[in-house]
Amino acid sequence: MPKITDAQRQTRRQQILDAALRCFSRDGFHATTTADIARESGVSQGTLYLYFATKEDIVVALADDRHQGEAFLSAMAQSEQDPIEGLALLLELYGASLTDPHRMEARRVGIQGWAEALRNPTIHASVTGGMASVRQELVRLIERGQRAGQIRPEIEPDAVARVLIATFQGLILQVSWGETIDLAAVGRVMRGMIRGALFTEAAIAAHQP
Amino acid sequence: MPKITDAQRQTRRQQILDAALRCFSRDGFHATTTADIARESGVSQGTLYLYFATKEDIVVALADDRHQGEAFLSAMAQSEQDPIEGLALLLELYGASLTDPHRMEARRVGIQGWAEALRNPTIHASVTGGMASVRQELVRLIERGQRAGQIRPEIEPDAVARVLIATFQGLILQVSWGETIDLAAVGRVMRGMIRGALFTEAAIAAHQP
Amino acid sequence: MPKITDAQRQTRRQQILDAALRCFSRDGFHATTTADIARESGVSQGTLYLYFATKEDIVVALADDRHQGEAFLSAMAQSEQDPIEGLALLLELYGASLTDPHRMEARRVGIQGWAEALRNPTIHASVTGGMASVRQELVRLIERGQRAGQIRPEIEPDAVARVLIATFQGLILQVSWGETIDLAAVGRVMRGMIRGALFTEAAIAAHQP
Amino acid sequence: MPKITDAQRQTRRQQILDAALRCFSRDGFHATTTADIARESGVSQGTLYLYFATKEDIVVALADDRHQGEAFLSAMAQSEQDPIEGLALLLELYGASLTDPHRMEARRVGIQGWAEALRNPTIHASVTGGMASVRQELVRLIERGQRAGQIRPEIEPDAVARVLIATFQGLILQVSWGETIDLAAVGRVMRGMIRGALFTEAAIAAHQP
DNA sequence: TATGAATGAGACTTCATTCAT
DNA sequence: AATGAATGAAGTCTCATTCAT
Repeated sequence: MPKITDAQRQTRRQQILDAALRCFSRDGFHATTTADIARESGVSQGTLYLYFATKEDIVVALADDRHQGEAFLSAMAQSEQDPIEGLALLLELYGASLTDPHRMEARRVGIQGWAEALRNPTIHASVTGGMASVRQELVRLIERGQRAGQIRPEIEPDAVARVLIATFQGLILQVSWGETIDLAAVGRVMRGMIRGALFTEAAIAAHQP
Repeated sequence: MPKITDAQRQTRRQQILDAALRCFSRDGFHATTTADIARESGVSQGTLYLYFATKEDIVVALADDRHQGEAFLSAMAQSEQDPIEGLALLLELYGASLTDPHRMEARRVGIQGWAEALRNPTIHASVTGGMASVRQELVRLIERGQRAGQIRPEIEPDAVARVLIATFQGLILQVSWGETIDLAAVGRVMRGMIRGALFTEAAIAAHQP
Repeated sequence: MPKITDAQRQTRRQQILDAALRCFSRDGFHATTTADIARESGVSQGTLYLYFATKEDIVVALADDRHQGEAFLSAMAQSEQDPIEGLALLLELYGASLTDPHRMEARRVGIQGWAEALRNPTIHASVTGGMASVRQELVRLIERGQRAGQIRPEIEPDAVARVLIATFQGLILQVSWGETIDLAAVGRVMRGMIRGALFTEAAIAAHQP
Repeated sequence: MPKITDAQRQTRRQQILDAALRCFSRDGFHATTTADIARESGVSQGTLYLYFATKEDIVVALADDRHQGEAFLSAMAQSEQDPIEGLALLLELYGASLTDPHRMEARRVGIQGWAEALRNPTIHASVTGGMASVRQELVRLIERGQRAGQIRPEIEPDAVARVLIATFQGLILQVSWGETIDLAAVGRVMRGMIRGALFTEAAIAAHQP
């Protein structure tokens, strides 16, 4: 029975997605042909269509790749102890991921997904859905901070979350365009902003030393 | 061969660019055909090629449209008096432009330009060039604030400028995706961050009442 | 203004249809490629699509070609004088068209249309519509003959019309398959059947000499 | 390698042919894929090719299915007694088969075979061969009638046979297109034509009461 | 200058057939 | 014998660009 196992099937599928990611990162969604993806993944064009119904399905599958924010989500969820530590961790993780060469292709493809999301409902849902998860987690973190007296009570958690996410989105753009950025300095600025805008005097004093 | 005046030529050209902007905003660069642009602009397909050498030239011409940041640049340049007022003005102007319905198409096309800039050198130059102008103006503003003792001396102006720009870029994305954003709250958060991270005690005190 | 006139457009369209007819007759609808039609008609593949939206549209346009029964219809309609002459004329016209080499391609394509009509609603409508016109004309002819006392009153005009049409359809099949048919003898048989089954004694007597 | 018996092999083969008939009747030869046939017959695509070398072979095998005219042939051959009875039987059998719902699929596929016969030599041979058998049998019947003085001597048997077959072919078309036909009336017309054109006065008198 | 018909390269997708298991 | 995953050739259609008028 030459029926392949589910594992084999998943491997094959991932092999195609990996190849597509490389192609899309290099040439863009629209300039990448199905022939390109086939060649890059080492399968025939026909095989592509055993795993994905259309080229757009490949695009959507990549956009939908939830690995994007997963690391942050779990990291943030686990930083139960201290909201302030959580925010620091977030900055650290995101800052690192911003320059991780292994994620460069994902970043470039992600940016194209942002443009596609303006028109493609599936990609829109995926992009905004992913963003909503991260935002929700951030909001929880901030609210915990407020309950603990570490974050100022007048702060609006959702707006803060949106601003933080927006900043990271813009930084991903700038990094992906090859801008020379002093990310350490950017980190200092962001930490300064967070501390200055969000933290209570007590929290600052506590974390000062 | 009836020769037209330069003014007529410019009008025609702009008419095509306006039509292209509408098409690109609605359907995206790649799904928009030259036939679409011709139809939308009311000229023939052949005429398109009297004004632009290729379809890509139209894309580039739109991306290159310096109207983007012009308003800010001049506004900021003119706010010589008080850097703190200048930053406030910036937030106000940008905040307003974020939701200005007349600029919706420009925002949507701009986002696509961000994706194209990853690959197209001309568009890349245009996008990063425009960003550099704004950044430079911001840096000047901050440095003036530092010299005036309004902005903390340890602040790194370039990093701050990048962060502010990044935040606006991300907000443009979120707004364009149709997210429901409390922009007033976002404005409060951003003002809080700027005040908390940048301003000296003296400046805060001076602007308090 | 290089906009072509309607006449030029019709000529071009017909040129494509003629080429398609040759291709379809030779290779069948399904084995004929759009490249074949383009080559045969001397235009580019792209041009094909300026005149027809899809390949199927070409098939439908050919099937819909009302020239099929037109000659008969007008001939029969004009044979006002004598129904019996009208039937004789019908046999003659149809008999001649059965072997007309110029109509061979049309016959072969028509047969394919009969098969397509089983599934394609547009072609079905065209085929059965054309058949209905001829049947209606035949029915009128027979009814006139009945009123004139030339055709037996108990005859059912619609059934006769269907039988006559069916016979011609079958003969078109046999001729198109290259069967060696003594069409003169077939004509005699059909005339005999019509006379024997339809005509009154009086009519036979009147036409005998 | 488990060897199967010939009976099993034949069963399997027929199972595939039955499935193919359903598919072809529903979708046509060309729109039916080998995957469709495999699915419909419940075997794998690979297995198809253990029983038929190509898809066309399946088409040919169906066209070649001699069940088509078998019933008539044997019925006619057995009506040794009376040619006039034989013709009546023919009309009855064919008339019944025209509307037999169990044979609808066969009729629809048969019509497609008629179109294919224009091009495919094997199918052509099968179609014209089957027709020739029926024609031959009809000719024999008529000649017997002539020898018995029941059918007019001047009648040309081959032409009559062709006309009768042609009429049935045309009726199969009309029925398969879903035309609303008064088949009883059609039967009366055909019997009238046969009687009026073929039968001698004596035969008519003998069968009158 | 302006037009729009014409071009043809190339994209996506299907499907008959093969072959390792 | 049977399976079904893999293949790749080929088909339909699109669209940026050209050019005769």
